[in-house]
Amino acid sequence: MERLTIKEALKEDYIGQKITVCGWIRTRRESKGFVFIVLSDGSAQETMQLVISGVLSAKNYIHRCNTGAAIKATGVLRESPAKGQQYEMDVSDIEVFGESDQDLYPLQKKGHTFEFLREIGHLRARTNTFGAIFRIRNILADSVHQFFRERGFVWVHTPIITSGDCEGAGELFTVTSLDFSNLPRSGDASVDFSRDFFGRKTYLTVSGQLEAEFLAMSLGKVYTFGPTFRAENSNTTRHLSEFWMVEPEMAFADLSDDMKLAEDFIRFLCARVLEGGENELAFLEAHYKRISREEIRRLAETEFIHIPYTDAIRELQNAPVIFEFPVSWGSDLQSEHEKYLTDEVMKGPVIVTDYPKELKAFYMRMNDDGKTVAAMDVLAPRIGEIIGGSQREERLSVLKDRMREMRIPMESLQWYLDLRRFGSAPHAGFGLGFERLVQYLTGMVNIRDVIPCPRAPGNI
RNA sequence: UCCCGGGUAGCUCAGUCGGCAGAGCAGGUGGCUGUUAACCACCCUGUCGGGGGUUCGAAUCCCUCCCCGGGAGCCA
Repeated sequence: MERLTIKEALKEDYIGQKITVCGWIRTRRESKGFVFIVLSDGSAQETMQLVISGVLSAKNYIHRCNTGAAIKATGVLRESPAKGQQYEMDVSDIEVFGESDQDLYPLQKKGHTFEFLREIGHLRARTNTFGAIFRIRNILADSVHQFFRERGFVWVHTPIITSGDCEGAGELFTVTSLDFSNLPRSGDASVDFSRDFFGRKTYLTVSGQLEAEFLAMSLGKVYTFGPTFRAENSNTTRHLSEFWMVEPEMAFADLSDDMKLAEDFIRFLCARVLEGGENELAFLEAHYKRISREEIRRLAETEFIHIPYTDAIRELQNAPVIFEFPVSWGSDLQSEHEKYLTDEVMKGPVIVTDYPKELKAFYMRMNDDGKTVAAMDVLAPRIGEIIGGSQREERLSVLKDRMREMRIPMESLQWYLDLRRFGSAPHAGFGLGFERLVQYLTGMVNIRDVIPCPRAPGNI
């Protein structure tokens, strides 16, 4: 089908030329001599105004051109004589591919609530807000690969089905092919997973980190970018049951290398989204006023503030505000504490480092003080934690001690310990919740609005 | 999972003390010579979330379940 996308067509080059565009009708306005149609095809934030006048408007098919209908329009592109758009098409021919019953089509010209749009997930991408979000999501996903490719990282594909029941990252979804109406039982009446598909109990992955570690310990610098699953019963604006995570892992790197990578990464993504998503960001900024291009530009240019956990606690204890949860060394930072640090004190992202070992996973490297580990969390304003990372414990005996302390079963992780037995080396990495980043940069309030098909408890 | 707030027309919401089910928008029809969430007139629209109870009478009061939103926890 010979046609231009609206993104391609809205250029000076085509003025005076006869072109064809396809798309879905956003709105139609009629007056006696004219019909105005706003057409969108998803290629850009901009829409094409179609002007139908005179003889053509009398043709009966124009009545089939309702909100939501898919059409092909051919005509001459010209500068618009009216305010509101730079160019418009003087339509000479229209073909209707698919009509849209106005009594049933749920999208109106007027704005809808996000709650309502979530109920019609298959149609919400046709709105200008969701079009903008999903195009920005694409720019960011593309930029993730670009960033790591430019720095010599290997994109590795870690498994989605795992046997790992000891990664300590929350509740897991069980994967099984057992017949639920006839479950095999062991002697004690529990389900006998040795007769399941893989011969043992399996789960959807909660993180590709452990696998990324063995790949980093052979390929040097690697990253994963793929779906991740948590069966936590979390009902918040910043959790999903299925989300995408970016997890770089570097051999011969320590915590400061890790932090530098995380910072460079976020700054790079900000710069790229400003470049490629200018119109989308401008639209979201104008409509929702949650984040500005100026703020993203600042983010792309400024160094993040680093603060050790111990200093952060002191800062919070001296804060001239009353927190609901008390602040004390050894307790985790609550949402309100994180928000105070990012929104009030630093007015931007903050990297908190060196948390008490009790608050963090078994694989994080023990610091010399014996009390804290080489961990770092990147906290973003409004959203909270978007990155969690650490230098990994490379010393076999220290790691084994930690696993015993935290009652991590060692049998199934012998391969992980092997990495410390054979050519162990300092290494570090982090995990970034991709949707949280999209959420932060688009200013969306609810994380369910930055992924096409959000998965959440009781909601599929 | 816990704590709040909600569920009334396709959408957003009002509905007083328990007494006839409402508005704006959308949609339909007509009008209007350039509209921008167009405008003007008329018309159409209901399992008041489900079930049970109190009452002469329930959208309204009580019980219960479901769903949605916000916050918290868990985390990315």
